[in-house]
This record gives sequence, C-alpha cells and structure tokens, in this order.
Amino acid sequence: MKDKKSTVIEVATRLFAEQGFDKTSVDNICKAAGVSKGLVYHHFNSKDEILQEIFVQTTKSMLEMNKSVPNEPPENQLVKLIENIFSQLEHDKLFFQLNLNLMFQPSTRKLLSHHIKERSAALLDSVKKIFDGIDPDQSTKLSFMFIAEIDGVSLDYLSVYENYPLKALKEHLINKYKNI
Amino acid sequence: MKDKKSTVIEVATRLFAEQGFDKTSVDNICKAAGVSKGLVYHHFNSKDEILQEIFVQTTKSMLEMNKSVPNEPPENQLVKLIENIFSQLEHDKLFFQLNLNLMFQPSTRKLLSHHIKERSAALLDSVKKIFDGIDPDQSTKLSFMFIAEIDGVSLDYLSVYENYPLKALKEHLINKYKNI
DNA sequence: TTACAGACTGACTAGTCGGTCTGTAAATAT
DNA sequence: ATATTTACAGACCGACTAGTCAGTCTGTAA
Repeated sequence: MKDKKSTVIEVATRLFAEQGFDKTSVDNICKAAGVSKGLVYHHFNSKDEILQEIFVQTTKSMLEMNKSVPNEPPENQLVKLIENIFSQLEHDKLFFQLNLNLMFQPSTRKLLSHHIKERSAALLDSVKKIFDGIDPDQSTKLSFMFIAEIDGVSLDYLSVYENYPLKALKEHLINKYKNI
Repeated sequence: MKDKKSTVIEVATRLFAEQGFDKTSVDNICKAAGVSKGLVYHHFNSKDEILQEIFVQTTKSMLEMNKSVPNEPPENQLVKLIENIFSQLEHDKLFFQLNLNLMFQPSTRKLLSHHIKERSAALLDSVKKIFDGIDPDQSTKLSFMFIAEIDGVSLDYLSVYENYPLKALKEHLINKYKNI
C-alpha cells in the first residue's frame, strides 16, 4: 500500500501540471489526495518545499533516463538520445509543459533556479562528451546547437501548433546526426 | 501627455513580466501606475482583459517587425529574419520570457490560446512563403525546422545557461541559411 | 498494561485577492 | 445655465490563501 506522502507528491505533480503552481492551493491538493492539511504540513514545511521535492525527483529520473552508453560510436549515441527524448516527450506532454511552466514562471523560476542550472549543465556535459568524440574543436558549439534543435522542436510541439510534424522532424534530425 | 489607460498597460506588462501574472495583484498595478482601482475597472472589465489587451498589442507589433521584404532573394530574407529576431531577443529578454510564461502557464495559456495560435500560424506562413522560393517540395518541413532552430536557441538563451554563446549560434545559423 | 512516537485531523488565524459600489469632479452637450 | 456623460477615487465585500495548533488515533516495544 502506498504511503500518504507519496500520494501527496503524485497528486501535487498532476495538479501543478494541470492548473499551474500558483493556481493550485494546498487545500486543492489535500482534497484531491484525500488527506488533511495537517498531514501535508507534517511532511513538508511549505508549499514551496513540495515543489522542490517534485523537481529534484524528476531531475533525478530524467538524468537517469538520458545517461549515455559509452561503448557505442558517438553517432549512435546521438541518435539514441534523440529517440529517447522524443519518446519521453510524446509519452508525457503534460510533464514537459510543467517544466517549461516552472522555468518561466518568475516565482518558481527563482525557487528552482539552482536545480534548473544543475539539470542544464548535466545535459550539456553529457552531450559535449559525445561531440568530443566527433569534432573536439567545435564540440561546444555543436553541443549547444544540438540541444537547441531538440529544445526548439519540443517547444513548438508543446506550444500550440496543430498537427505538428513531430515524426518528420525527428527523422530529419536523426538523418542529420547519424552521418555527421 | 500619456493617458492613464496606456500607463496601466505599460505598468501591467512590466509587472507581469517581472513577477508573473498570478503574483501580480490589481492593487499592485494601481499603486505602481499611480491610479485607483476604480479607474482600472473603468477601462477594463477584468484582470484577464488587461492581459488579453497586452497580448494583442504585442502580437501586432511582433508581426509588424517580422514582416518579410518580398523583393529580395529568399536567402537574404532568412538571414534578415534571423538577425531581426535575435536582435529583438537581446534587446528585450524580459518580454520574451513573459511570452513563454504566458504560453505555458495553464490559466493564461487557456485564456490566450486563440491569440497564440494566430501568432504561430502567421509566423509559419511567412516563413513558408520564403522556403517556397527555395525548395517547394520540402518547404513545410524546412519551415518548421527553421522556426524550431530559432526557438530552441532563444529558449536556451532565456533559460538558465550562463555565458550562453548566442552570438556564435546566430552566426552558425546565418552561415547555414545564407547559402542554403 | 503502560508508555511513547509520529501519522493524522480539521478548525482557526491573519491576511490577500478580484471585483463592486457609491460618490464626485470635470468635460461635453443641449 | 443646466443636464448628461465620462473619468476617476477609494472604501468595501465575500471568497480564498498559506500556514498553525491543540488534540486524536494507531502501532509498537517494554
């Protein structure tokens, strides 16, 4: 049986994603999770702390999922990274929207800036290691551009375009990087 | 002399960008603009309406600034578009952050979805017209990819990377598209 | 049986929110 | 000169907010 603290975190994640952090009251969370307010403040010191715990957990699982496979040729690693990220993206749109929301909502952005920086730096680092095996002189620029391409497609996919050609753009990127 | 309605819009834009829509109260806006609540609700029916008016105004000025120059070769138009967008981006970071915030904050996203769709469609349309003059068979895919590259670089620049190599990536994109 | 930890409850506080209302002064029309 | 509309002020309202607190319940170990 699931303990109530985990339930609170799960429910809060869903509500933050659906309604936004500011529009979700602690009372909302309590009601949806079927627990009392006292319990929430027994496990967490503040509403902010719930959010931080969510972000730390998800950062951990994101880095875990995107860790590189060092014994393959770098081109394969890039392709796998692309496939992996886009598959996560399709599988959990709401979660990626939540992340964009948190990163650009001034209040939450300040609250999480440290974690966000860590997450970005970790991704850049692991991509740069791959590009070091392809073109060490330009690996920094190529890494930033690689990340920007993926982020851009993700952003546009998550924004409002109807019938966004995600699959076509994914294939485009895979073809570009598999023979770089 | 500036009328008070414009002052309210200017002040509200700044506060929404700095603090976020939800964390900015109507009283905050009144105080910062030096007007009363009665005035604000004389000119606007709701807080939401202030936001909508801001978004409509900025959409208009954005489309105005990025309208294409039809008598030039398409490659030049692409380069000019890149230079134009990145120069706006550097000039008014806060404003672009506000847009991302509004687009991914569930409450404001719903409120503005119509305007957001219009804006995206207009940009896609004008980019596609350029690519039609380069490679009509692939113009849709190339347009989406072009927009994604610019959006991705912008997104990463606005997020949390320190010392983001915006200039280098801008040059990279210009070189890529000037001889496409 | 007793003693204790800590998970849990829900009423409560102090304050903020968007929005409304009444009133007034100035501008415009008649 | 008088009537009507417009622009504005600020007191006020009820709903909602994050967070607190005194006390209850349950399980476990002595």
